This record gives sequence, C-alpha cells and structure tokens, in this order.
Amino acid sequence: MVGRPRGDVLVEVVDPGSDRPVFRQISDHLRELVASGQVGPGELLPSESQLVEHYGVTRTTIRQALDVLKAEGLVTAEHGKGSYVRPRPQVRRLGSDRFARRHRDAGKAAFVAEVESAGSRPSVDQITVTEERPPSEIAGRLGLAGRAKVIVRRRRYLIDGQPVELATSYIPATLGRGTAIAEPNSGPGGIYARLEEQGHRLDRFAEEVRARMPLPDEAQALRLPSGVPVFQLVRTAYDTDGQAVEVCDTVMSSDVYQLDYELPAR
Amino acid sequence: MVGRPRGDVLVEVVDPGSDRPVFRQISDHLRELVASGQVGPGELLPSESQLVEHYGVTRTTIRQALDVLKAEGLVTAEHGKGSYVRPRPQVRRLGSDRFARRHRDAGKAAFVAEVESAGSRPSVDQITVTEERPPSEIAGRLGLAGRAKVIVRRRRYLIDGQPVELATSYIPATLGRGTAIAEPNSGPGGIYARLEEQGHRLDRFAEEVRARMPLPDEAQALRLPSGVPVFQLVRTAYDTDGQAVEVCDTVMSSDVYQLDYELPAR
DNA sequence: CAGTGGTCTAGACCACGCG
DNA sequence: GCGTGGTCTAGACCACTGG
Repeated sequence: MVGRPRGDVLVEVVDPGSDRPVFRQISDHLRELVASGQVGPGELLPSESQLVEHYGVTRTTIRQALDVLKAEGLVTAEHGKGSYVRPRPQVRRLGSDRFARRHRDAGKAAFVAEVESAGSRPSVDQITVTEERPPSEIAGRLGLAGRAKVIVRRRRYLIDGQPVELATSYIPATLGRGTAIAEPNSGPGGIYARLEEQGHRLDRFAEEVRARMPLPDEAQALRLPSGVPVFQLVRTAYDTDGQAVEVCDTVMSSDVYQLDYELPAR
Repeated sequence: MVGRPRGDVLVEVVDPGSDRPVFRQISDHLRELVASGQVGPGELLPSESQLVEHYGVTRTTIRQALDVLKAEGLVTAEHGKGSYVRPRPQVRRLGSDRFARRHRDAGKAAFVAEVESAGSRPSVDQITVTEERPPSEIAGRLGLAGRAKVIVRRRRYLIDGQPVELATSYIPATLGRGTAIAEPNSGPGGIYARLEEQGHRLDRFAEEVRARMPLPDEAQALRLPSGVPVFQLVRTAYDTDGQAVEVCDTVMSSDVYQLDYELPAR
C-alpha cells in the first residue's frame, strides 16, 4: 500500500463536554480526513496507539471510532499492518443487453464474454449440480406444482482470481434431466444455449434487484470486508411461449458492480 | 413489540479453547436462534446482563457479539428497552414501467401514484430548489459544457410518514429557468409533464443502480438502523431527439425497495 | 525484534423507558 | 426505582507483519 501520513494530519481534539459521544467526534474527524483527501484510498490511517496519544482517550474508545468507519465501508483494518482507507475497485457495469442473443451466439456464457472484453481473466469454480425440490419462491416463479423437482446449478464467478459473484440456477428437471444442463460443464454458450436447442427460444428476462448485508458465509465466499453490502438478483428467463424456463439467484459484491437498465417512457 | 422469550432459548455454551473467538461463537449462536425462529422478528433477545450470566463472559464481549448482528442488519437495539430482531418492512416493488406516460397522464407524479395505489399515504418534504453549477458526473450525463448551470431540486419522500427516499434532480437551466420547474411546486404531473409541455417529449430513461452503506447524514434523514444499505439510482431522462433533459440522483432505503426490470433476450 | 491490530477482563457512570 | 442499552476507563495477553 502506501506509507503512513505525517503526524500533522491530526489537529482537532475532542470536547468531552459535548453531547456528541467522544468516539463519534473522533470518527467524524477521521471521516473528514478521508473526505478532504488528507488520507487517500489505500493509505494508512494513524495507528491506534497514535490515536490514543493524540486524542487522550483509551484504546477501546479509539477502536469504537474505527468500528464506525469499518461499518460504513470506509476503512478496513489489516492485522499487523494498520487501518487503510479502503480503495474502491474498478466498477464493472452490467448492461441490460447482457443476455441478448448476439452475445450468446459467440458460444460463450455471458459472464466470460463480458469479462474478457474488458481485458480481464474470468473464471468459475465451486460448481455443483444437484437435483432438489426447490424453495417455494423459486417453484412459484417457475410455475411448478408442489413436489416437482429442479436441477440446481451452483457456482462462484471470479475476475482475475477475485471472487465477485455467487450464483444458483434452478431449471425444471423436466427440461434439464438427461441433458448437459445436468452436467457440471453445460457446454458452449451455457445453459441458455442448451435450452434453445431444445426448442425453448428465449424471449425475455425479469430481473428483481435487492440489496442487503451479506450473510457470514457469503462474506467469506466473496472475501468481502465489513461495510460492503451485496446485490441480490433474482432473474427469471421466459421462452417465447411465456413459460419460465430458468430462475437464477445471484449474490454479487456491490462495490464491484453497477447495474445499468433501460426504462421505457412509452 | 413482543415479550422477551423464556430463558430456555439459550442452551449452548462457548468453548474458550476454540480457534473461533468467543464473541463470534456467541453471535453465531444468537444468529442461529433467529434463523431457527426461536426468536422471531420484532421479538426481544435476552438482555445483555442475561447473556453475560449465561455465557460467563463480560459485558464487553457480549456487546461485541451483538455489534456483529447489528452490522448484519439482523438486530437493532433500543435504548432502555432491549435488542430486537429487526422486523422486515413491507417490500415495495418498483417496476420498470413506473415512468410510463400512462402514469404521468393522470396528473400525478410517479411516486404519489404508486404509493396511493398501494393504499398508503405518500408525502414529500424538505423541498429545496436552487440554481447551481453541477458536479462533473452530472454535467457529463446532461451533455453540458463546462460552466453551464442547472436547476437543482432536492426533496425527501415519505410513506405513511416514514422517510424512504432522498432525491436530487438536475435540469439544464436553459430548460427550467422561468418555468414551474424552478418553483418548489412543479405543478400537476411533476417536472416531466412540464418538460413535455415545452416540447421535450420523453423517450426513454437510463437507470444506473449501485448499493453502498449510507453516509451518516443519509442514515439520519432516512432513519436507517445500522446494517441497512442504500440503493443509489442515477436516472437520466432522454427526449425523442436523444437529448438528456434531466438527471435524477436518488438514495433509497434498501429494505423498503425491490427494483424490477425487464431485460430483452432479443 | 518492535509495532500493529484482535480479543477479553472488570469495573464505572450515564441516559432512556416504563411502571 | 429499576432494568435496559450507551459510553468510557485501564489494563492484559495474543497473533500477525515486517525488517
């Protein structure tokens, strides 16, 4: 990263008589240090012991102030090194045309095509394929009756070795069983190509977007520092008969992605 | 809210010899209590002193465990009352047709029409209108030259008195000056109706979606508990000549909203 | 090795909510 | 008044990083 800034970045001092708690005064001050550019992305904040010295409070109070900034996603601490202003990774824009047929026709899955065209190295790991009874929200979106089974494909996507996305696809077993859809390697163009080969010509996708904090296992799988939310996207693919043929539930690191959509003004 | 659960919800005990820190073992345990439904939404967790007693650790450690759950958005504490499992508010779905002309023609702004049709009471406050030089990202989206000014309209949206959304609209001053667009009350149908009256027939919107933790002033204005991220939407409106006529930058509470979009499969 | 952040103890005093 | 969470002190020991 970068060196620690010179001592003179710390000038203000706390007012113990104020209504605002001391740790908030300190986190406000440190936040201002970052906002004003006195400590830039990737740079170290003063160490906890330096802050203790400067503000004249105990280390517990300093850590409370830093916890505020960690929860805001502004700062991440590295054991043995220090607390860094979190650098913002390159944003990747996901366009609303990313599942258009012209991308599929190249024989590549959407993710691979997209990342390669941006000059990075895509990869996929932790692929599992099972047959299960789906959760009810999924069964509902697929228009399935109570006990119908689905093929469940789980995988993790990485860009230049950095995990960015966890995805789970659900395909009615009646469509996927006995085809490459039920194999870990679904073949060129991915499962959408397989579905179209079976005569399910894709017509449109409905995408539902939410944001939330990650569950602990999601944070681990995506290597998310604290203070970084995730997008949760649930995308349903419809064929030209209006039948839902796949639901894909995706959890993505929110600081890597921006989602771009077009809305009609009609 | 609801009563505190009977004491027997706490059964497991920490293993001080484990690699996993004690406070994580405790937060894992409490999370499991919630996931399994033993403590439901809106219900109280055991008090800190009860947890101290049960786990045989100090209050600092208990609070550290609770801080984990607060950062995850799972729990919110209320001073003098206790720590509650955070109830999930009713989700509002924003459809991709929400700016279609058929909604505008009713003479209502999109927000008001939408909320009323869901049977709730919409309101808008903190309206300010100024004329400023826009930030460069905004000027870029509007296709404006360096020193051109814009009308800036800021406001806060509420549903049943609960703030849900902060919005800032930027309209080129050449379009808005001297019209109702530069007045706090922009008239029936809102600023889109005014722009169309001036001959700028709206054609499409481009919407860019990000998620992040709120800044402190956003958290306050939206009354967000900790652990709740926000959506940031930047929407650009284009007229039928392809000219950008407005950019709207919106910050929304992510647990009130779900965004629904349609994607073409072409 | 010295310096950093991570975990934990054992207290104290305060402000809020409610009966 | 009592129980709740909020803030703060003054320590201790540990694990990790780097020279």
